[in-house]
Amino acid sequence: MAATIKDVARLAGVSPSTVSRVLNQKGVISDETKQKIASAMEQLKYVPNDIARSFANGSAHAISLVIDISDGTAYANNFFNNTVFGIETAAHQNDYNLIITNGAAAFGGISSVERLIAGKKVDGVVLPISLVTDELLRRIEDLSVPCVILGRSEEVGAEANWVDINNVQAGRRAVRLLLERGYKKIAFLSDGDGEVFNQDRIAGYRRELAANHLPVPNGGILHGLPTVESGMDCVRVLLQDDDAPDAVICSDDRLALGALRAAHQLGLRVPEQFGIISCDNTPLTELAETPITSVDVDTFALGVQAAQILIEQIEDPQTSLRQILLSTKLIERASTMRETREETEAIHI
Amino acid sequence: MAATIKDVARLAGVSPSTVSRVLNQKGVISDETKQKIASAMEQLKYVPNDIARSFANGSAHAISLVIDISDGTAYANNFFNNTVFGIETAAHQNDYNLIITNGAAAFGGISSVERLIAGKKVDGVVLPISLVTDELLRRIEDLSVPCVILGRSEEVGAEANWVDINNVQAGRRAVRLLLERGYKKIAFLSDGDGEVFNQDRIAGYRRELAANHLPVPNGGILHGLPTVESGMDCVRVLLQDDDAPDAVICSDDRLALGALRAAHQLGLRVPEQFGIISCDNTPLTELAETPITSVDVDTFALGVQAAQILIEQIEDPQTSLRQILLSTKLIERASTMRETREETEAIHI
DNA sequence: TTTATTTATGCAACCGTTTGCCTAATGCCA
DNA sequence: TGGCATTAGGCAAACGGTTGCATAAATAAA
Repeated sequence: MAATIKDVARLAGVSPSTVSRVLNQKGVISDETKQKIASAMEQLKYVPNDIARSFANGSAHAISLVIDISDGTAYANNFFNNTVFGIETAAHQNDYNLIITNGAAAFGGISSVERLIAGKKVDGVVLPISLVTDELLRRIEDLSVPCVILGRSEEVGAEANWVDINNVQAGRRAVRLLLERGYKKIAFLSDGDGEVFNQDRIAGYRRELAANHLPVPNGGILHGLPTVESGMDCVRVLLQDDDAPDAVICSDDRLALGALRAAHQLGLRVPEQFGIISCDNTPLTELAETPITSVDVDTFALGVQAAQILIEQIEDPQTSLRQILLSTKLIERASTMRETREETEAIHI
Repeated sequence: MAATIKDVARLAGVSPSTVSRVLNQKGVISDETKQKIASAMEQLKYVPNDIARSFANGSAHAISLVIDISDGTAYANNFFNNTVFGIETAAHQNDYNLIITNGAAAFGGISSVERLIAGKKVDGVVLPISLVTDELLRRIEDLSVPCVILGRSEEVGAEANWVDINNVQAGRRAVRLLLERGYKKIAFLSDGDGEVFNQDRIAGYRRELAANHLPVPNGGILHGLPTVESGMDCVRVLLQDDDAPDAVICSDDRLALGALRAAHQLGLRVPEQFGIISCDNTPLTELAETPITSVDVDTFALGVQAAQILIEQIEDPQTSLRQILLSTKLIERASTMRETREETEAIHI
């Protein structure tokens, strides 16, 4: 049997409360007593029973990350990994454990998340936006544990804690890089429609064009699917035009790969005649036939931030809601690395 | 404040023990009493305090997955995701929670895994082979909680529970497919050296060749790195030979991609003149210029198995150790899909 | 010296469930 | 109708900590 606080107390010749106090650094304890207790703990190889602790002070010192197994995005790329690692790292630093639970699963009448909270096993939850519903948010609120959302939606706005990627900025940066490289007419291929992250990127794209006094090309924003085929189709359509775009920003790596291949098929050289930027920076872009410039997101940091603001809220429920936008980084690769000479020439015409 | 079992008892006019008994389906309780208790629970929206429960019966009903943040493999591909999802799913089905913890992290003197176990927060652990040391295994043994390893090493052998991929079978199957497609001389590109999974694949490769009375080609087993460049280099070397291989099995998707590109550069048509099989089935193979045939592993099932045998051991510590090898599946794509006609021709010569 | 204050520690209740043991009520048989 | 099983449920201790309150010893102030 493992040693308990009482065993330690007995061996050290003090009371359990004293041991507890040195363990938690509460109250004033003489150095001598501390010494005796320390050596007793040492001798008995004492490790506190964290369950008993959680029970006594009513908090599990754990947070939960709810996962969406049905979410193909998380499933297929490594967004999930790094975010989990980030959350775990930050949680650990604050002495919290991380419990993973499936958002879809239910436990008799109530969802497993609610059970986890109501059962006092966790003090807070981080929730991917794909699982957020008003209903769920309200229930969590009722159980009065804090919550932070990964990503955001229009509805959530400033009514919740969230961390998200600054997609507007990403869109602007992509446009800016293409303009710097001398591309004149930039299209945008989106892998979806209504999602906030796509809307944001498109907004950034529009804004940066506007800031440079450039119009959004006619039919320059296409909505496709996250597949190579869709990327090829879109680019074929784009390039039918006489005055076709000479660069494209894709909101998905498969789209971008399709764009690259369609351009090659149509005999365009990338990057010389056609520039491509993608958004997810999976290995697909780095290892494409022509490596593709991509927006990179530090998903580890995303997780760290999420866990940190969650724990802040747990430790001080008065803390006001927080929303955090993470900057992105543009990793330039061959697909946009052309000499800007062409630009100069073009201007001369 | 949340309702406790005492509140329920009071409202139902029974004692807490009776409520506990219906909750745990122990002892004999009349239907009438059950009814009263059920409606009291309903009315009070009672949810058991799982921490108090764990405390009372000395088991957290949780397992831990130890992760290796430094492991580039897990970090970069989606092996990790699916395995976690599988573990979570199986754990949940058995009413266990899943706690993720970083294998490298430490908590004062002891590692976070040990703390989790000694602190009674988990009843068992699943451990990636990359983190396994004799030392760690011994310590876990001392704490007398069961453990299952993801993957295996020579040292571990039959001395522990593990689930692993049947890499020998994968190697054999890859060879068999290539032979069926009429390839005559098959090389093997490994992305490493000593790892058991590479050794196994190579063993399978050798065995299947032997079973077909074929020799391992001279210099037919190359050890490279998990990069596209290394794949290109290896294939260039291989193809210098007059009597060069006409197919290659790669133990990594980047190697395979490199192989594909080198073949193209050297003017070989894939699959007609050169066949390629890879082993990880990441999107890289599916979306390569020529989609690459790949060994697919059901990492979700791997997680499920791991969790299941772990929980078996937890619930019945007498259960003997178990080792499970999971079958792989060969997903055939363009890189090997050639008419076997060529084979016939070749035979006619 | 006496009294007030500070410092260091002990006592015991409490957190919410579980469970071994005991008892009251019911049913059965002789 | 008394005695013995059986059934249904209550009592109270236990799980391992934490913490408010009380107190003894040591020190400072009067």
